[in-house]
Amino acid sequence: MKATITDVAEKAGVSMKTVSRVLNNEPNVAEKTRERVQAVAAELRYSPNLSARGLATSKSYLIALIYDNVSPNYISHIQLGAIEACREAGYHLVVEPLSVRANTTRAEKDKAIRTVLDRLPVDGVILAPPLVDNEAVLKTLAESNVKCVRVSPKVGGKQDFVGMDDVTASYQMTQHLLEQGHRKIAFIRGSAEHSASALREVGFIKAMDEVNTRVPKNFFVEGDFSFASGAKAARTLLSLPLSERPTAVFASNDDMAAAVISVAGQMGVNVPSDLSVCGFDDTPLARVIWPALTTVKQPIFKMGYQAAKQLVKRPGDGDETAQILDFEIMIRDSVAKL
Amino acid sequence: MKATITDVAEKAGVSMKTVSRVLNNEPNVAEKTRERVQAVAAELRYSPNLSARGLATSKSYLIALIYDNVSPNYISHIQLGAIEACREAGYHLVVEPLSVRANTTRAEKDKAIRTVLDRLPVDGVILAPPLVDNEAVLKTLAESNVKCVRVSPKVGGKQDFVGMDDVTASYQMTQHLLEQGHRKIAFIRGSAEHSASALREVGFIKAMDEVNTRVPKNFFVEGDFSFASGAKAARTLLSLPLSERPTAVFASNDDMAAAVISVAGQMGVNVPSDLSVCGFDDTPLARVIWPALTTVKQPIFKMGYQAAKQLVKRPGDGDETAQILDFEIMIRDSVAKL
DNA sequence: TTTATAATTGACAGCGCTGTCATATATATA
DNA sequence: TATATATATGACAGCGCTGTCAATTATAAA
Repeated sequence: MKATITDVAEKAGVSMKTVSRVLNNEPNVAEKTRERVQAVAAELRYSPNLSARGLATSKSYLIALIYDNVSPNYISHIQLGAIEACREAGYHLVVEPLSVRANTTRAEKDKAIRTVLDRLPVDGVILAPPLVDNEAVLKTLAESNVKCVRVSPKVGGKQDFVGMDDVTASYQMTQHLLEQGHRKIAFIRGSAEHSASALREVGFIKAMDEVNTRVPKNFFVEGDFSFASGAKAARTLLSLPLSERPTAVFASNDDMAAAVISVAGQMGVNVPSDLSVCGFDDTPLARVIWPALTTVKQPIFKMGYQAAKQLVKRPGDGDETAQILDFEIMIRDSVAKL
Repeated sequence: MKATITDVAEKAGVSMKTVSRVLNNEPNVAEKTRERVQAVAAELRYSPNLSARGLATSKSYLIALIYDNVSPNYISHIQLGAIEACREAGYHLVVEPLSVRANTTRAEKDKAIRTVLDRLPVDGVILAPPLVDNEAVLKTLAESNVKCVRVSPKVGGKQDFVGMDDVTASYQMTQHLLEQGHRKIAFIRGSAEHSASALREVGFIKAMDEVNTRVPKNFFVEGDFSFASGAKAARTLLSLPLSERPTAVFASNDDMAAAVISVAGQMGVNVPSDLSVCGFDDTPLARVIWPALTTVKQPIFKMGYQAAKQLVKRPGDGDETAQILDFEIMIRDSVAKL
């Protein structure tokens, strides 16, 4: 049978309450008592029952990760990071995708989020993009007043968030292209739903402006972060007469960049000698394709970690409400000197 | 404030217990009463507090997904499937990767699993490969006697599991290669840690035996499911004198298959005209590379769904202990007729 | 109609923990 | 030494729910 706090108390010759104090690192326990209780607890392999504790404290020691429609890779790293922080604080992570299947309706999503909030007294919610900028979700969340940390939101707002500087990252990536001598650079946009899309475009434009290079309108191509949209964009760009074609393509994420490389291959355009390509995210895909993709490495794991950390920390552990984490430009083989 | 069961009881003019009966679909409630209670509950947007319920029933309405080192894509689909089943039954899924970071030690893993089992009175555990064949984990799990469903385990054993027929899938995939006229087929093995690796090899050998084709020893190349290992294997194979080279490569998973295609590209070997390649898993990668990969589609989502379903079902809902789900051979562009 | 039986409902304890507040003990101050 | 103050500990209630069992009401059988 599982040991209870009473078992520990009896065996250690103290009251339940004292055991409770030791377990929760509360002050006002004699050092000797503390040690004895800890020893007994270890011996009995005691660990508190979360339900009971939750009922008493109206907490649950549970953090929810709410997401929707993000790439498995992205979310799994957020998740891993979040779990690490949870573990350190004795919390657990429950995952709550709003769309379980592709055709999830709006109503189902609403219900899903409400259920999470109503049933589990989760102690905090991590909201992943693009949900992070979804007004309806934000509103529901605000009403329920659970603590919430957003990952890569559009605006800082007054809510907590973790993120990275998409503008600067994109700016630096573009600079790299410029340094390699490229001037005819096309940009494949991301999904409008993701706020990062716009930011990445801003960084690109900023860098191009700085070298006084006008980017023709048809060098901005719509995309939605999917491989298919990247392929379509690539076909559009590579169908241009040779003289009007870009020498480099900056895709807003890796999937689209991979698509560009793939389409280029099919059309007999060599990457990187005939066309340089770069992406954004540094998903595993980036190293898996050939040539390996030059891209921006997002601190995804860390974002998850910090987000959860912020939720589980006891009040007074310090409380920055915004955290901008570092990115890194990963230079690999898909960009060549012109 | 959140409504409690008492609120509902008062407003409906019945006792708490009756409300409880309605909520749990227990028998012996008058139809009129049931409807009235349901109406009030809906009106008050009442939903039970999981901690309280958990304390009273010593259940938690939580299912744990325990995994380790699997590809994000694989695990995220298991996860999605499991969540769908959990939702249908009012459960939630907590995810517990044993290795949060790459360098997690054995001791940390042990501790992680023990913590999950001790603290959360999870009502069930879904075990993903390769953990599913890990004796230590299995032992810990057995000691704690939580219900456990394994995904793709080596042996059926007497424990519940869901899986697919790797042997037959691999056999059929090989047959496809044979039908295209290939006889010189190399096989890249998966990680020995995964029981599926051996099964896939068995299927391959079986198909080759049936057409009385001896596979030279050096056509079996070690791999560990990673892209890098696939690339290494590919270089080995493609360094063979032209006459001794395989005309097709069957890689035990998509990552390695992608690596073969990538290396072939670098070495000027055209896929599929000079070399046919096929994989296993049907990860998104399969459609993302060029040429699109011919591979075996695993019913991953469904495995997760069925695994969770088995855990949350009330006793008597029927209880198959083993479920073999269907796979599908996805014929795309990486295999050509010889 | 009366009695036996089934269906429906409720009172109450208690799941394992923590918060509150009272008590006991140690230490510092006068 | 007596008194004030800080430190350490425990008794007890109660978090919101469900299980048990007794009480009530409806229904069937005699």
